[in-house]
Amino acid sequence: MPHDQPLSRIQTRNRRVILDAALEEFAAAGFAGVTLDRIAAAAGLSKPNLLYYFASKEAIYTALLDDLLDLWLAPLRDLDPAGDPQAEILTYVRKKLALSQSHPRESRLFANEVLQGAPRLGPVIAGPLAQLVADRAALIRGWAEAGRIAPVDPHHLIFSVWALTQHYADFEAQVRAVLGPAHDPYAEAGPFLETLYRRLLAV
Amino acid sequence: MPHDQPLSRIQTRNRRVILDAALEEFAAAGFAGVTLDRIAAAAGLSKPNLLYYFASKEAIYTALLDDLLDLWLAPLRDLDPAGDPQAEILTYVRKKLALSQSHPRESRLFANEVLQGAPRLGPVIAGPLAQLVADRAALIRGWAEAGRIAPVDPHHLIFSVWALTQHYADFEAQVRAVLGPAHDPYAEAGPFLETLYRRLLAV
DNA sequence: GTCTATACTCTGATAGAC
DNA sequence: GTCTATCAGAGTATAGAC
Repeated sequence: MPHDQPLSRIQTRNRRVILDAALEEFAAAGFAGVTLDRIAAAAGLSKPNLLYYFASKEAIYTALLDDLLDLWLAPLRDLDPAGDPQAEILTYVRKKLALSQSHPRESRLFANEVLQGAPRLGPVIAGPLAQLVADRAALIRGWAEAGRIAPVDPHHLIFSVWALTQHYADFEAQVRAVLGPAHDPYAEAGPFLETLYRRLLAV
Repeated sequence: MPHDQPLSRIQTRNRRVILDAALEEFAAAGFAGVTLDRIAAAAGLSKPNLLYYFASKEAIYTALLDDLLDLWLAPLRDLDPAGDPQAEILTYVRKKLALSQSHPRESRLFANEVLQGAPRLGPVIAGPLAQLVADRAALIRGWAEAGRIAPVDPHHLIFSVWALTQHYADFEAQVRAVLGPAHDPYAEAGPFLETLYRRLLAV
């Protein structure tokens, strides 16, 4: 796409189709494990046509990452300083788990990127993401110091929410294989995590 | 290596050097992201020589995976039915976290594999691994029913240990970027996880 | 056991017709 | 905007000398 004009309807639609197909592929195989042929086939376009919409494979990948962060951090951003601390954190956990269930491909894309040292997302993580976490950690620390939740390391509390919720998307293959087909991972994870954080934070 | 003879000293050594170099590369870039050239360079061998020791890139990768599982599951296997339930689980968490710290490459290799749907490890996960988890879950359930730990879903308790400990290896790039250079992730994670599981399991 | 040279395939990207 | 044809480079693996 050589020009910077506003996108036509067909352009918007094709870009969306390409990104959706690419998300599927990149999440399943990582950046290097995906070929333009596969993305093109999944999107129902020819390879040169794909490259008419995005300059390169890299450009498709970074477009996906760019779209990801806002969605990914929204639940943490939503923590309300004026709300009830325990309820706020439980709501955060619930939203984050729901995000794993509704957007597992995004979760795996993100996991792939960080696992490989965040070569493309590094600056964003060290910048805006770290900034948001610092801000929210301060909020949580305040709640703990006021005795409204049990004392807890706020940074590692946030890490625990990421780890526990994203695990169900990122390690889905393992979770399902271990639990067997009779279990519904997310239906069980909800109550488990609710119990865990209630007991962790109870004053 | 065409023959099935016992390995000479030099063969044993070169196989080890190759596997060590390959672990580094595969953990960092995933199966598809690694070239034989990179592994050969890291191992200090020529590419054809590499292929003298392993039939293919695939063979190197699966050799690594084969070596992985015993190490990975040892702490869970160590759970002692005769021990104190809370102490046993806390010891498990401690060992698993220590494993993340001492073997982050193995953790990331495993994460990469499962993230991509466990194409090669699938049968092992659905078989021996699931069997071990079922066994240990029964043990933990017994402890809970006897009132020796608080009521908790044993499968998801085990998942939580995996998620919380492996997170520090798999998402190390993010953890370090968020905490900044002044923090020591593992030194902080130990007490945090200890507190978390004490509160979760206290009767 | 180890190397140089090379065969062959796949893949990202471009040219140019329509 | 989309396609066919194609190039250049990278990558796995093998042949064969030493």
